Amino acid sequence: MLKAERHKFIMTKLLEEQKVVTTDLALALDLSEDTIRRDLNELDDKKLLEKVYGGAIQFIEKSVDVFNINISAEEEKKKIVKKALSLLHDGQVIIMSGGSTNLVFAKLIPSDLKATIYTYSLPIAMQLSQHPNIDLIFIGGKMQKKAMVTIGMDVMQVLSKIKADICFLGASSISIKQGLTEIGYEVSIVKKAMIESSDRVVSMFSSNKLNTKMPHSVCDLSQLDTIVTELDPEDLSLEEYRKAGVFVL
Amino acid sequence: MLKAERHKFIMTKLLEEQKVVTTDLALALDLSEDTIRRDLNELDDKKLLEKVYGGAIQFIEKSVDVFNINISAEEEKKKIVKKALSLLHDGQVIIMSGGSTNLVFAKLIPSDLKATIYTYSLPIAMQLSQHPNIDLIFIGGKMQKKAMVTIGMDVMQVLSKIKADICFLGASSISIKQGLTEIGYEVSIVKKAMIESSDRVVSMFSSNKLNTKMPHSVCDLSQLDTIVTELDPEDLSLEEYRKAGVFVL
DNA sequence: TTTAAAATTGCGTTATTTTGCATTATTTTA
DNA sequence: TAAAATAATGCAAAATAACGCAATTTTAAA
Repeated sequence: MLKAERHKFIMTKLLEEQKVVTTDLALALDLSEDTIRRDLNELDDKKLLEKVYGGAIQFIEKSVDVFNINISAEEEKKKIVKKALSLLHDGQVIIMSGGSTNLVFAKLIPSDLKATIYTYSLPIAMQLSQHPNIDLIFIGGKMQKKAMVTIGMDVMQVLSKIKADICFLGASSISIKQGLTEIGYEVSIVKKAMIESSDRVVSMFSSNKLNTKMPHSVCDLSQLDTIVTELDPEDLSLEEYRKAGVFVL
Repeated sequence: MLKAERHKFIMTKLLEEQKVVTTDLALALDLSEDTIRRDLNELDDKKLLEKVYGGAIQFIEKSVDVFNINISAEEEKKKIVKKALSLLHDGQVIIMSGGSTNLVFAKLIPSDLKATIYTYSLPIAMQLSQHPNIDLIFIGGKMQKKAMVTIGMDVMQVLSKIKADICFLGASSISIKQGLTEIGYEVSIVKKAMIESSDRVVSMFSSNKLNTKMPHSVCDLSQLDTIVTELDPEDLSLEEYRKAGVFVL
């Protein structure tokens, strides 16, 4: 058995059982404990696991690297955004706002899609800069550093001049009465402009955003063409939205 | 048996069994282990498999984490940029171009500095978005995805309208005769504009950039106010630059 | 077709990696 | 605090790999 195989075996077992025990592995693989320890040390060095007394446990990342954007519930978000991939077509002009759901979406855009994407979000732009066939345009302006998006006059001006086929709009909060709402005034203004510049507006978010509201209005439901959540479109909690004329994907 | 056939055989076996062992292959194909090793090395070079001690395993594409920017020789670069920190003062308006040396610089900007920074580089902006007291303005435009910077008319227009106290300009190549030069035409144009918009121009780079040149001119030495390398300012290889009137830090 | 250059292959030699064991240190447990 | 379990270290044997070289085959050019 090759060492590389062993490492794979160890990692698989670790994933299945959340931990591995040195003596068990030695027995299972018919090797000395020394060898297992050396393996665990190597994997630890590579930050693939964390060696502890008696074995190893799963690695938990704890770096505070700016560039290391932590997406909570990434798997659920993947489920959501995959539904929206069908809305993408070659030749489209697309506007993307920020937010972690949109970031997951950006990751999953097929590498053969040829389109033009405007964005004002640094992480989204970073992600899309890896895409081989996207024409990427960053909407410059003053940075709202916390959200890592641009805001202000310059942004508005660029948006006023473009016409996109579709806009993927991140959502902080959505409710039947208030529609889309935002916590920050400036971002709400910019999102308004994004909607104005797009033929079609799609918003993707987890169902826990449903029926919540924030201080600043972005638009009401009638201005949204499509919403996407992890729920089945027929789900009861979405019924009111469907009745309001929003297409639920 | 042709080499190409052998390679196909190896790849097929690898696909079937998830691994191949050098000695087994040598036996099966009736060839020396040396030849098999050479085959495996070639296939490894082509990224068709991953050679390991004793054989080879399937190639797993390491998910290129966009957000994980690898800075080569980071320690050396830290040494360089620390010298330039003394050029920073509260209230300055600063332009920063891209490049890994500038990125290291951005990381080390003291957290109590109050200044306004314009940049056209995504990684630099990501880094500076963590800074509590910097007013950050991103210069938008079409993305040059490889360098993760914006280029084109929009960038030029923004630059034409601002006046900065100091510009930190990354350098691809520098020589006595040609001055600063760039590999890409568009970036060279933008850098020209950055220089125009700044009272003072500082360039930081490793000494291995000295006396090299690229196709597109940015400026000649007379337009640079200060250069910073890891070398002692009195170093002989910098003498010509000092004579040309550049301040060497 | 002939000839020179380039690529391929195996062998001997040397270098590197892997592994288990003995020994010594460290951590855990009772 | 002592005993037991686990780890680290140095070492040597075995396996594997790399290197230089020469013989052979293939390819390309004349």
